[in-house]
Amino acid sequence: MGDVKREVARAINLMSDNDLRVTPEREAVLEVLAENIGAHPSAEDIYLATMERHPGIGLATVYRTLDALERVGIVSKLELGASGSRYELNTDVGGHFHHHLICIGCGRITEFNQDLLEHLEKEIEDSTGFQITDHSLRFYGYCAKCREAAKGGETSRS
Amino acid sequence: MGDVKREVARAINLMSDNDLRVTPEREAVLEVLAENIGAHPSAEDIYLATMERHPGIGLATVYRTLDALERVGIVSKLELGASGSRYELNTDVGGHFHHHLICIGCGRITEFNQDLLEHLEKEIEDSTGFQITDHSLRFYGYCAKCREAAKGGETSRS
DNA sequence: GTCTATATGAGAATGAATATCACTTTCGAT
DNA sequence: ATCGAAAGTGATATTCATTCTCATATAGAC
Repeated sequence: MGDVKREVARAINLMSDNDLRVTPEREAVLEVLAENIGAHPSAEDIYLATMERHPGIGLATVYRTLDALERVGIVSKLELGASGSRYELNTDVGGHFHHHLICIGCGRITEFNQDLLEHLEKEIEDSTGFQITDHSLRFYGYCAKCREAAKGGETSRS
Repeated sequence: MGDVKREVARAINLMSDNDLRVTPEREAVLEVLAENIGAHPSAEDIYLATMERHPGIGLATVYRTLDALERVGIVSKLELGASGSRYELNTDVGGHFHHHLICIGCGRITEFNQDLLEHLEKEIEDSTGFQITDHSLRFYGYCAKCREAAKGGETSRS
């Protein structure tokens, strides 16, 4: 789902605009990212998927590509302590104001759209002098599936 | 600032309550944590400071202690992708509803108290079926000091 | 096509965090 | 107070994600 070609073309334009060279390796990575929107793949996941499309690509190149794409805003990196980071293509639609719901049962990551933080950021800047350039809001807990799977246990909790 | 002895005593009680053994090593780590509230030290920082109080302690013990203390809620671990995690004693006062302002200039971490998320959590649980057990809200940007130091550059940004 | 800065692949290196294992200590039961 | 099983410790090896190194290859401006 989603227009893979369109997203890749858009990303390639952004690369040129930012003086990043467009190489076959980077295109392959972009295609993988565009085909996996919402999946939040790890660098390893992306590496393995890119291998099928561009055999011989090195893991280091995947990391370098993701890093370069992140620096110019084409991808977002979601840093999860241990267990490595996850990456996602910043789609045209969708905007940047989504936060993550991270299931501590199965590890699945889903998204939640919300703009509420704008107001809070202004309040923080005024009261602390801290100039905010980015934020990260995550919720940890159990997704519907994992709750289902755990049925039979205690349902209420004080 | 802050009552180190009181915080350590409180933490030790919590340890007993949670079947964690109270060892000299753990007490030393707790003292270091209580003396560094607000400093957000890394495991290495804590290790070095604890060494002065309890020479011979191993780095692994510091990690194990921090991990054990986190599991029972005595300390909070702030995971920062690379550059390792930071730790903080959960003080009696202060509560758990503070978020972090992380300066990408100097790395300093400060706090911001806010309760706004309660309402949002309920909304998410109702609309997605995701049962939230914890959350993490961080703001990245430049602290007042770093902004000061950078004076003279561009002030506005589209 | 030429040229030069940039990208790539392979594998070594890094660094935070964890595992291993023999030894020691805590703390409840006696 | 002492005993003993369970838990904790120190030293160090190990893991694993990520980055670095360096020789080679290629993109893209001219």
